Amino acid sequence: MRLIGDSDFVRRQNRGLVLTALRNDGPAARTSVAEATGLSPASLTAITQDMLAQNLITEMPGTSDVKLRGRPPVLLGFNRHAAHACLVELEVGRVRYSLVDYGGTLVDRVDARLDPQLFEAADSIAYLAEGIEEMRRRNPDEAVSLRRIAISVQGVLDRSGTGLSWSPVRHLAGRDIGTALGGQFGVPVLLCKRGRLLAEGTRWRDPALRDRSVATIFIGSTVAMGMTVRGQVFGRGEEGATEFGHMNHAPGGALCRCGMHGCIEAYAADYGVLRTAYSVPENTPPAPAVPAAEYEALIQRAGRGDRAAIQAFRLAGRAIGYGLSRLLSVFDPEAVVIAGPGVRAFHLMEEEFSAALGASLVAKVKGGPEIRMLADESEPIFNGLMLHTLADIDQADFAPLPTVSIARPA
Amino acid sequence: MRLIGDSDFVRRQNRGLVLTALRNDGPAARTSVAEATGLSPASLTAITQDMLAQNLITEMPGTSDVKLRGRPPVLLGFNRHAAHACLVELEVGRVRYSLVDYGGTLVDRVDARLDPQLFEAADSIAYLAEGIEEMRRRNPDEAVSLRRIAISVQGVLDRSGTGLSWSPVRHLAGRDIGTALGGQFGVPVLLCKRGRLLAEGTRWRDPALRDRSVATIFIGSTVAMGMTVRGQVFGRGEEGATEFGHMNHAPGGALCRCGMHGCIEAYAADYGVLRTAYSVPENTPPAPAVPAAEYEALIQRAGRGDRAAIQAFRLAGRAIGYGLSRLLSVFDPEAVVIAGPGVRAFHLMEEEFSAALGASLVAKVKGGPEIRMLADESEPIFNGLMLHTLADIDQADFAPLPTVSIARPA
DNA sequence: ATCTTATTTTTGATAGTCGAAATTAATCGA
DNA sequence: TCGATTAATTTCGACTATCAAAAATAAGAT
Repeated sequence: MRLIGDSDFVRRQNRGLVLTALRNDGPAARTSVAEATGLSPASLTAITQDMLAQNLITEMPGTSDVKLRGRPPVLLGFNRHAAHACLVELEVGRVRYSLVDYGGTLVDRVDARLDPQLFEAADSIAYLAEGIEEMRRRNPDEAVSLRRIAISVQGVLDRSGTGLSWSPVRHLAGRDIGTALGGQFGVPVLLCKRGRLLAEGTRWRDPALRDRSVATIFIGSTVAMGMTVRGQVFGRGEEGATEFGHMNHAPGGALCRCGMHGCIEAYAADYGVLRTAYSVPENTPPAPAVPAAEYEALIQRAGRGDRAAIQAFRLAGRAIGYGLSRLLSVFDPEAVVIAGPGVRAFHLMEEEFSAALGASLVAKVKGGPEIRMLADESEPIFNGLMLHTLADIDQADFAPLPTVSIARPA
Repeated sequence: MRLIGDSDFVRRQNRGLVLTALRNDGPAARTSVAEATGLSPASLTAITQDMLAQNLITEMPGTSDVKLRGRPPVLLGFNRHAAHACLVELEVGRVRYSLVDYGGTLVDRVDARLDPQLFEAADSIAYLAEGIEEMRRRNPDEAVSLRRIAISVQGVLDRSGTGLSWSPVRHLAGRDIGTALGGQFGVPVLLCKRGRLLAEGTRWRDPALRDRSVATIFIGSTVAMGMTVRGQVFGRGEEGATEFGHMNHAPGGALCRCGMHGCIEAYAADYGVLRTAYSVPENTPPAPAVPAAEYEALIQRAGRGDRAAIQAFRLAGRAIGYGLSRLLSVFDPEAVVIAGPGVRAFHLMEEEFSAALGASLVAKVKGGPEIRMLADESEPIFNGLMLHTLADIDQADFAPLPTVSIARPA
């Protein structure tokens, strides 16, 4: 629904624009922000005056490296103490808690293994709450300005977006995680799909892809995808299923971790490739987790010419290629980014992948999207989660602040 | 890219809101529009004053049917003479030109058959230009306020959106239709995909679906789809391929009209069903057009228990079901509307359709979207085209008008 | 004729933007 | 060292939207 244009709206819009510019381009002078946003210098004075008074941003005098003639620019940066967010990355076998400040600096981090059977006995919400509480205990100063809890999850979100309908993490689905944790800690809780965060992270990492339409495909222990439509992450609402990995590839095909048959994942995730390579019957229930070394070893074997290994990766490439071809018939991005451990095996999949793409009318007629590899898989999910959460604080909490209100400094 | 908030922007936004409200709810009093938009009565006075001065809208005194106490409302409606649009529906074998006024009233219409071989010899752009010119000649008064030419097309739009990369209408692709006609007639030309118009028309027809996320699937001489995301038609930009009918269903499968193998259309469009029913080899090039009666006769045959006919519709249901299941793994609408001649055959497809949907993780876990039939196929494409075009004039031409400028009356 | 009621307009305050002019804070050059 | 130059920022006044509240309007009801 479109909003009414009034002074409130104008302020929100323009403050949001300024915060976004600072978020994207790091500390910057008023002039640069004016140029980036299109606002007049006069407006920038007014807007930043408010934000300074509210302690959202700080002037960083003497930090500019340019030494030209004229009055030196005064760089503006986020006030790191203005807010904090607790980020939780929840995966099969692993959970990581990070505390970041409003400037995007990592304050504290705890890594933990996650026993796959744990939630059969233990209460998943209580377990997560304890982890978050631990972060608060360890950082009492920062805890007072906690504004968000954001959790990266795998699986299918429910319609309300506060719980999971299904997840590869066993016994996690079915609980209203968001509402429970939100009530307990008194801050909004964001559940974010890993695939979508990947899209956000990629967009952040590569400025050339900002403002474009991009699909990012993750190949690894799962197959996931996220899309951006002209720079906006697609599927914030309930319409964004983006269960690309569980798109059907072959009716009645190989058994997937999700219990269905023939999903792309069942052929192209690590467990699927290994199952094919070792000639395990394709209806054998998948292993809960595959050690990274084992997947790596299979790539090596294929590199040495092992027929079964090569064939397994070809099948994976075919599954992903047909999946992408089907995606393209509905959504036609300018570029496709491939990320995750699978990138190192992509040369083994490429031939079948391209052949499958070529069987698609859209790819044939339009020439197909540009395919890029994102070898550096370092932390796109963490970065995406952080960026998403901080941007949410920017727009939802700080952009609407009327002039009078003052954010508490730490 | 987000726009700057300034008085210009506010005016555009609120004028757009008012025009949209009038477009959706027909002639309405200032009070009702104020309520519908959320604007204050004072603002409505100001905004409508400008619009009246610009001759965009007119007061329709004495038209209100309510006879309550108090000052009677003055209904506001569009000034029909403020603008006109020439709408062209181009299909295999048929072309129709309609002239509509700003109020959405049909002024004139010409129907013509289209020889499938015509564009092998004749120039397609010149042919269309002649049809449009004819409409102008027949309606000289209206022609002076022509503001748009909008063409409903089938096929794949090129990246610029002004031409087709591929079309089932032979020899239509490859020309820059939009730019050529736009230059010739001096007005913007909109190329609109039929599938997408269907989405727009459906949304307009059923107010309950407005503001929701809906996929509309057309089954008939083609298989097409359009989506709305929270009331917004998806894929205005170059990212919207929506070639649902040419999504691959079975690798290396039946030959499609587009030249590829295994498209959904090749199983579920009228020609595909007929081919299966008559046991024609699935690699036989499809007939250019199927008479409506022939498709209807096949439905009758299946109704009488003819095995081959029943099996053909089952295959079609399976193709559409798997296609939708694949779509759902990327985009999860609240409702799916099925439209077109195929609705009458849907009961024959339903079993396989549902079975295929059930094989999808998202549908299984979330319960699947609500499926509706739109039996009344009367004119959703014409309505969608008209609505889309008039809304475009509203927002692009008339919402931005500054107070001073005056629209010419006819 | 007067009262009541619903719609619409008028009035005055407010909160944003912007352009142009003024101010500020640095380097450059003599 | 001091004025000239330059670029960043602030100040000022005009403008254009909104909104709330009060006033005006146009009917039916009594």
